[in-house]
Amino acid sequence: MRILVIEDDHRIATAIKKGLEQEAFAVDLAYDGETGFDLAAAESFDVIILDVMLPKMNGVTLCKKLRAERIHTPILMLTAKGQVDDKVAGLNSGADDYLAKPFAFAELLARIRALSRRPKSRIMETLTVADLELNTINYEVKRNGKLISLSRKEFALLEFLMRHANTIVTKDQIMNHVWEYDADILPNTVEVYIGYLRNRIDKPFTTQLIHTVRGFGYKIGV
Amino acid sequence: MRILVIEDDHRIATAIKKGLEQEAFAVDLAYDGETGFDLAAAESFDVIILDVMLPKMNGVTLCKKLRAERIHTPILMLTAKGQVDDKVAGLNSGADDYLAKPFAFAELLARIRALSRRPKSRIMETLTVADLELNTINYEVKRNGKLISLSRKEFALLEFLMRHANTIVTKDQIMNHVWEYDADILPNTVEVYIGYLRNRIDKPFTTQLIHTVRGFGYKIGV
DNA sequence: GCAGTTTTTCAGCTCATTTTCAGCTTCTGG
DNA sequence: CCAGAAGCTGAAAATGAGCTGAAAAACTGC
Repeated sequence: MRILVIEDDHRIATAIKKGLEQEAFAVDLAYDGETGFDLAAAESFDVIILDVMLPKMNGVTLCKKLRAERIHTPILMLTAKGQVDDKVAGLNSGADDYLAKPFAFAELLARIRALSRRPKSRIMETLTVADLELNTINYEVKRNGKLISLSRKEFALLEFLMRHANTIVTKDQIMNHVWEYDADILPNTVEVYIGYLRNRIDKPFTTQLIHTVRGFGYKIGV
Repeated sequence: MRILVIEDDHRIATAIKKGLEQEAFAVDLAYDGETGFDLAAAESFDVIILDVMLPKMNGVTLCKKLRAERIHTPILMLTAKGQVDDKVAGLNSGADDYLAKPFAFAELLARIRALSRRPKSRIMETLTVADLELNTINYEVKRNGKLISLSRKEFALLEFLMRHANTIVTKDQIMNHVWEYDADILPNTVEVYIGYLRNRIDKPFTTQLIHTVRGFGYKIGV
């Protein structure tokens, strides 16, 4: 059972490593994002523990890059306390779970066990909401078995909504997470894209899945 | 299928490992001659990829020592470009094949395939998609029984696409796997090559097999 | 060193996607 | 039931992804 810890605070990294080794895990360390990425891409680990704040490449980017390379090792992301956005960004970027600092070691252990139990961690490969499914590997979207072709942004938006199924996401969250970091977008753009998605995945069917929650945001679900 | 890579340049070693693992090989790494020798002697690998220039013990010596120990694992030796002497020394020392750096990943794969073919070949030797077949041994491509001649890169690209038939591969993936690891290529080069392939394997026939998935990548399939 | 081939770049083009805009509809609170 | 906010939508404008013919560069074999 091999675990990669990517964390720039040596004190924390060492503590995690020691603790895990006492539990008979084999632990490798990386102190910055680039090294971490290289290791994660090269070696086969069973779980990756990833700090969000990292020199050279931050955790979210790293995570996205790994998933883009089709590397699906389960990732447990560490975030600074209370930064809810980090959680959302983390999960959105393809992490499987997250843990806020400071955490109890027992908690960390529990999460790792939970993650490593998943078989080949095909987790997050296809998202499903009712009869709508989205495959993040093949970039395929189907509703009721019918293939629906989406543009890149449409796909990204739908993926974001589906990763937060049955939860309201605000327009701001969407703008921050579906669009690039430095994109300068009007809120109306999101509205337009919601419209596009509706045309494709709701209009042709009887049940509507995309709901507007006036004043708050959008939600996907039955 | 286990492969041992003995190479001191971490960048190259990592790239090889990553690539091979995507092809479902189990890969171990050693960064110097002594470690490499110990691993090769202790474990049973199906193929060893061995750099000539290595710290602690060079590839030729390592190779000789292994053969002296009656270990006959097929060895593919990597040499710096143009060093003909290396080639001679390598083959002389008991290596089974050699490959000059920098190499395209597809080429490496082909050599490995050739080396491991002997006892029980487990890599598919000919790939098939609809009426299109590609033979990785004699480098023949046929569509509907008609022989089609391709250049080296065209072949490598087609092979990559066919290994991922019915799956979208991104332009980045193509650039990383079909071109040499230090190649500095524009994305447009890929587009041009897709065009070449289309001219040869799609244009003359009725069904198109190579599909562009705008915004995502390319896919081969019916 | 030369001729042919392959690989890579370049520039222009097309068309899909992305973004903005303006006018419209719907909802909410007073 | 009205005014203003929030959201929707059709269409125009801006952008960008991908294709292609052709030239330049790099290789190959003689």
